Amino acid sequence: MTFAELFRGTVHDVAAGIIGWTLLVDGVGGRIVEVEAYAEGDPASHAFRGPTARNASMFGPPGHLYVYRSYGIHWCANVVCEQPGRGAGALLRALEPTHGLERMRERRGVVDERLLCAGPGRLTQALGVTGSDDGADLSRSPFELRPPLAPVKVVRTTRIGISRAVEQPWRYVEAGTSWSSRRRRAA
DNA sequence: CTTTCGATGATCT
DNA sequence: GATCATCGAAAGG
Repeated sequence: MTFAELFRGTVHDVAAGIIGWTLLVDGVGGRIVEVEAYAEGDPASHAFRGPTARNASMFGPPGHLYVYRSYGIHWCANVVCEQPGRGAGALLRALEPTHGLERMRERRGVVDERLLCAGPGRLTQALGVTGSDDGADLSRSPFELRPPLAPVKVVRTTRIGISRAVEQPWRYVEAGTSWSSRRRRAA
């Protein structure tokens, strides 16, 4: 599958299909093992109430980033999905670190590999993604998105850390991975 | 092991 | 003024 083919589908197609792809920023990163879909018409989505200054990039072209400040402290990154105007995206929640482990340890200030990219805020810190990357095109340097070499099995659960539409099983995790942000029962 | 809570600031009501 | 798509440290069992 190619980058263009990946982003042809719905936000759920992309969320499921992007699991196992390797995301690199300046050569640092790993395999995507956990994302959450935020769909058009989804009350939990930042895009639910329409375009604003913050969420503008969610309404832009697919395959670009939507980066926002979380709890005034952390950065969280979404991959924009579907056609411009729909406001759909997939929140990057965890990577299996594969490239540039030392660089990630420096940025994170932790030694434990398990804590490098397990969580949306940790992941962006490890990769050096900030608000200045909001709107950036993942198909261009310094970003790289490489497809998996073998088929990946994906399971769905409910999403984490939200208070609305909590019952929707729109969290996508690689089956059997030990690199997800949290363990949670399948939906 | 699990649960609670403070940090910290933009965004929205 | 309230609410956060979080994290990490502290407190409780």
